[in-house]
Amino acid sequence: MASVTSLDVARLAQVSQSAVSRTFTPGASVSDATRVKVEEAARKLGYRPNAIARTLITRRSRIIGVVMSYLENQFYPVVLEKLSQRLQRDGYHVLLFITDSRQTDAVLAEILQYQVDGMVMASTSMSSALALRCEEAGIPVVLFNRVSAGSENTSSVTTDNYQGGLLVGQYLARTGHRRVAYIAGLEDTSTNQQRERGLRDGLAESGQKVFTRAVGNYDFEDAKAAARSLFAVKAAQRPDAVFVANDHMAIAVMDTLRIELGLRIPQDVSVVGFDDVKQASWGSYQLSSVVQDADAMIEATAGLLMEEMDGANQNRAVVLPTRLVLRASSAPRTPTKDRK
Amino acid sequence: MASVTSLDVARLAQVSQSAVSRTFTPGASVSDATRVKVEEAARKLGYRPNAIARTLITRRSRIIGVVMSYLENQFYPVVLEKLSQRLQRDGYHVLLFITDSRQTDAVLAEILQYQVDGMVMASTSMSSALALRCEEAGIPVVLFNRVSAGSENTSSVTTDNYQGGLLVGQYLARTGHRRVAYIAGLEDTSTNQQRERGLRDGLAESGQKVFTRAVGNYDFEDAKAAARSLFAVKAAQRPDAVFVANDHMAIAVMDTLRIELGLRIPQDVSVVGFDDVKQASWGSYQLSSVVQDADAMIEATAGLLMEEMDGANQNRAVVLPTRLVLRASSAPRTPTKDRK
DNA sequence: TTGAAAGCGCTAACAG
DNA sequence: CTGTTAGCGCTTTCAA
Repeated sequence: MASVTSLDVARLAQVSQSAVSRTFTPGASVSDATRVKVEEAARKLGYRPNAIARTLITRRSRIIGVVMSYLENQFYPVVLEKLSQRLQRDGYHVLLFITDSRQTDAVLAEILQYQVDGMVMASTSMSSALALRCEEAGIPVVLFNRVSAGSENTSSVTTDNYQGGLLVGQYLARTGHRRVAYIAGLEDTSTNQQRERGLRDGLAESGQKVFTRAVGNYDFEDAKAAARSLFAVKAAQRPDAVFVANDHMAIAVMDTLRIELGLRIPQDVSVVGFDDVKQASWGSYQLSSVVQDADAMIEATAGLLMEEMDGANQNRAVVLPTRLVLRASSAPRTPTKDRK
Repeated sequence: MASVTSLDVARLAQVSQSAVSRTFTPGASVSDATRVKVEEAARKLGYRPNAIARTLITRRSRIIGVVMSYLENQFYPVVLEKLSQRLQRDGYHVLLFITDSRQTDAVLAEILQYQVDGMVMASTSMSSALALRCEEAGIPVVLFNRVSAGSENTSSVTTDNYQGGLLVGQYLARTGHRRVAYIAGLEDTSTNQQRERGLRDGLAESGQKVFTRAVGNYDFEDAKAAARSLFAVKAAQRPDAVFVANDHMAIAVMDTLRIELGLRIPQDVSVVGFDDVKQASWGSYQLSSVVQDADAMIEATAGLLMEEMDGANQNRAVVLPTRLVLRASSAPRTPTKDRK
């Protein structure tokens, strides 16, 4: 309980408090003699430097605020895990905020009080205005998997969502699908908008349009409802493929199609998702999906953050390339009556 | 950027610094007049109290350190999300540490430097010695979903793992299974040991023993290998049921049984898991599982933590009751005809 | 290389 | 209710 201070150590080691500070400061100049004395005294007393006091004077907390909105979609836990480890490697720590869109304002105020050195915002539902306010406060912000709607002066790291959608549209058209449906995520997110736009353009290259469309809001249950609304129609009206805005929803869709509606995948309908989460490769789903390279995204995020914390004020938008992974949930339509 | 201080606000509002402090301290006595003046000045300057400086003097950071080992098992992200929200509700924040067992020592040192008010350890692979060191440092610790191996002077919150295993053993025996296998998690964890002991005792009530056993280490791939080793034998040697130490592995096992080994679930083999994660109820799995009530666990954890932070030093072990949820992955054996 | 002294921004007595 | 005064534990000039 005792809360041993650097002064206690100094006294025991018979040196000044500064000497103690220096031995615990990586690049400081201390003679080996004093360093040894200090280290021994510190060990003896069980001394641990107080990071809070250090922060107060150095004005660097080595804390990064991370804001996320929901961890149910497996993509985000993985990101959080990797991000945390990546930042730990550089001596930073993660102050975590889970929030739905309603509380963001209050949350942000709190996060700022902790003098975070930087922030990562992976919350899809967070208003861009907030990112701005952080920048105003002089705190580097990196938007993860989303871009700033209002202005372009916040750094961001995203997968090329447009390209991902495009690849899906091209692929589905090329493989003979003629009634391609889309199940959207949250309508007001950049990810959803770009994925859909990509799909549309990809299909357009073959003169097709999106056949039908429903909204799943990146939510499991909403996605099921969307699947029902799209597929509970007579066979001729039924899509022969569906691109779902993320894997989390795509899995809900697959379950609904197979179990509730008795459809076979891919024979009756091809399903393609986005993210390539672990579960997409699970045996029961084998979901074709657009890959988001979480490692690369994390690396870019950490890199941007470090640069900005070093003073570089370059607000860059990193857009990572992507690719389509094909699995058993999608297959070419039998070419008999289609051009091929 | 400017870092507005309470002194700046005080000057603008023409009051003392203490007045500013008091208006930002919930239960302090300030007249409405000064409060208004201060609030206006604060707003004008964009002032935010510095939580770090406050921590230094109040010696309460309102930060809780949360240590987890891996978020791949969906149970943990959900816990993290709920825990974070629960603590936020009481004005606490989560400093997150993801760690594998090797780095725990270093990690712990860092966490302590941040003067956390308390800690939650949900890392299954963390040595109990570390929890002890925190207690020594006077920091309340609650072990989540694990118990202290060495000593009993650390609080913990667990599901009744023994009871869970017992229920499964009784159920499988009662429903006519005669060759019940077990796939273990990490052998040295309390969760695994108690679940297995429960299973054994539950089967013993009907004069049965565990038929075969393999180790999955709570790992997806290891679980697949375990399933292969247990089931790639001739039919007469094959288990007619398998209890898997958690759902994360159980899903891997189901995929392996069905796809690699061509077995039908539950006709050829019943599968039961533990945790009742979201995915257990997914249509493709319909996994029978022992429920861990995450909400109750979180509530108990937060409760213990708050009590201990208020000075109560009662090291209690909360053990929550559990129940078995039956889904389509398990079914009674029909005594005569269904022996493939 | 070392120590003395001066704060970082805030809160907590203590008078008034 | 309000202001004054002293620090919280640390780092950092600045001399020595």
